[in-house]
Amino acid sequence: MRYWLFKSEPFKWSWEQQKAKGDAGEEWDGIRNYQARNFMRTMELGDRAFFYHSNEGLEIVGIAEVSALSAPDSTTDDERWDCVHIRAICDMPTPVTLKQVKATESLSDMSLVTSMRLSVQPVKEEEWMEVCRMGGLDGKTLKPL
DNA sequence: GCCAACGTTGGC
DNA sequence: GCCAACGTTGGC
Repeated sequence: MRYWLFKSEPFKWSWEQQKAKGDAGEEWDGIRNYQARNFMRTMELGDRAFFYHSNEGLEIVGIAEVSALSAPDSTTDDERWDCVHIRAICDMPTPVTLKQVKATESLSDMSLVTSMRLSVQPVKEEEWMEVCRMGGLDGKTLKPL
């Protein structure tokens, strides 16, 4: 299993809206960036992901998983763009802020910090565990600490 | 609302 | 294939 981070501006698509979709999940449409698309193409079912609120909030608010493999983006006829579907798994008991991530030495290589504008990004296992710990979750079981 | 960073487009 | 112009993202 691999780990990822999805960014969303909460006034466009929020964690609350994502959770409301439940197990059905939702297409992560609208990505028009090759790097982000390429990451989605490599995702597998059940890969886990942080859900991050950009612009407002600036914090990791929840955990999601890939619920459908990359397929053509239904919001465009342009064949270049694919995307996955994701579904919410659980809240981050205590959201982890960008500020906290930046202040944590072991997270200084996170794409969230180094590739600010990348909206779908890979997360290393160590980073996943650390962020979960900071948010009050066991990174493996996803049970509250 | 500003603006830095950076991805994309298009002329040459 | 270079690079200037332009558009967008996203932190502040």
